[in-house]
Amino acid sequence: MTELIQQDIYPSMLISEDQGDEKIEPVKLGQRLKEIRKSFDLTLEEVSKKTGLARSTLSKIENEQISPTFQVMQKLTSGLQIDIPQLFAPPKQVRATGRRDITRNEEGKPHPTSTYEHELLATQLSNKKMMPFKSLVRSRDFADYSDWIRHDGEEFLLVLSGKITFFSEFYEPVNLNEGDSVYYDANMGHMLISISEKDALILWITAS
Amino acid sequence: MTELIQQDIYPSMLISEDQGDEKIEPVKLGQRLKEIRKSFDLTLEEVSKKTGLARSTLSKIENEQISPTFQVMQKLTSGLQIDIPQLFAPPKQVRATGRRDITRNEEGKPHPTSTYEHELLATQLSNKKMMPFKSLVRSRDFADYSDWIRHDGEEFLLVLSGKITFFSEFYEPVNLNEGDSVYYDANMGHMLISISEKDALILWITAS
DNA sequence: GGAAAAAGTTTCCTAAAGGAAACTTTTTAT
DNA sequence: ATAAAAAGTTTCCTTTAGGAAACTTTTTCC
Repeated sequence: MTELIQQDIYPSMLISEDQGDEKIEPVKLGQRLKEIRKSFDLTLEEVSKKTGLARSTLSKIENEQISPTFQVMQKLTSGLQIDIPQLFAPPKQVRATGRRDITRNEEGKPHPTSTYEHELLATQLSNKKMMPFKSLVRSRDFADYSDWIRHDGEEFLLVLSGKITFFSEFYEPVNLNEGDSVYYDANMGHMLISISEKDALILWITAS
Repeated sequence: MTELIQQDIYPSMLISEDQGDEKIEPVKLGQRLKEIRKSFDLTLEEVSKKTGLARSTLSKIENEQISPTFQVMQKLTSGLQIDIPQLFAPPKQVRATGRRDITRNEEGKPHPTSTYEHELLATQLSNKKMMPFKSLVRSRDFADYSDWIRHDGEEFLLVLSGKITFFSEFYEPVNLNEGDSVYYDANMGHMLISISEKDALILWITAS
C-alpha cells in the first residue's frame, strides 16, 4: 500500500478486486484423501492393503459418493500413518481477515460481579484469541472471595489507575501501582483488592 | 511490530505455539462427545436440535454402539460449534503452572525503533500466549512508514495517554483518545501516529 | 497401434448407520 | 412417596455404507 503514502488514498477510495467467493470450508474429505494418496504415490490397491479397506470403498470415498464412518476413517489414518486433524487441515489457508473493533472509553459492555465492575471490550468480535476488559476492583478485602479465582489460560493485567494488591496461590501478595503490570498463569489461584482511596481500574486480558 | 520481531528476538518476545502434539487417537469418540455435551450442559434433545441428528443416534454414538459417518460428524461439529480436531483431543492436558512476572511502571525492557519506543513487559517469562508491551508513538506522519505493518495474529491496543490516529488497510483512519481501544487482525495492514501534543503512550498486546 | 496389465469406477448385495417411536430410567414437583 | 415430566435407551424399519466382483478407463510394453 505504497499509494497511501505517496498520495492521499484512503481505503474507502479503493475499489476491491473481485477475488471470487471464498467458500466456507465444507471439508472436501474425498478430495483431501486423494491428495494425500497421490502425495505418497500410492494406488487404491496399495491403500487398500495398508488400510484393510476395499478398493471400491476407497474410490467411492474419494469421489464423495459415500460418507465414511468413523471406523473407516480410523483405518485410513492408522493405515496411512497420518493423524486425524491432518485429514481436515488441507490447505492451511492463511486468510487475510480484516476484522477490527473499536471500543471507546467507558463504552464497553458492562458486566458487574460482586467483586468487580467489568467493562468488556471488543465485544463485537467473536472468536478472538484474546479477551480484553477493564475492571474496577471494588473488593477491598480478600474475605470477599470465597475461593481463589482459577481458570484456563494466561492473563495479563495492567493497573490503569489506583493501587491494588495482587494475591496468588504460589506467591506472596504484592502491591501494584499505576502503570505496573503482571503476567500469570490463570489456573494458578489469584484475586485482587483495591488499596487506593478510589477503586482501582485495571486492564485485563485473557488468552487461552 | 514487524520490525520488532525482525530485529532482536528474545525468548520472552515469542508467543508459544499451540502445542499441537496430538498423536493420540481416542478410540473413545463416544465418550469424548459425551464430555463435550456435558461441558455445555446440554441434553441429547438439545444437541439433536442443534445438529439435526436424531436423539437416538446421538445416544448410540455416545455409547459406542455405532460408528458415525463423516457427514454426521460434520453436523456435530458445526452444530456444537467445535472443530474436528477438538473431537479428538480429549484429555485436556492441564499445563503446570504457576508462573508470574511483574513489571513495574517504566521498568520494562526498552526496545526503540524508528517509529516507536517500545517497552517490553513480562520479559522474564518465555513461551507465553500473549506478548504485552507499552509503546510511545513517536511517529507523527504516516510517511514515516515505508509500508503497512502486517504480521500474524491478533492485536489489541489501548491508549494510555495522548491521542493517536489508527490507520488500517480496510478501514478509514480513526482517531483514538485516552481510554479508547481497538482489536484487530494483525495481518491486516496497520500503523499508528501520534496526534496529541505529547507523544501518545499505548498498551499493545499481540497473540497468535 | 493393439494386446495385456494396472488402475479406477460401478453394480449388486449384505451389513451397518440413522431416524421415529416405543420403552425405561432419572429428575422434578406435589 | 407418587405422579408427571424430562432425559436417555432400545426397537424396528428405512436408508446408506462397505466389500466382492464385474465393468470401464488408462497405462505399459511389444
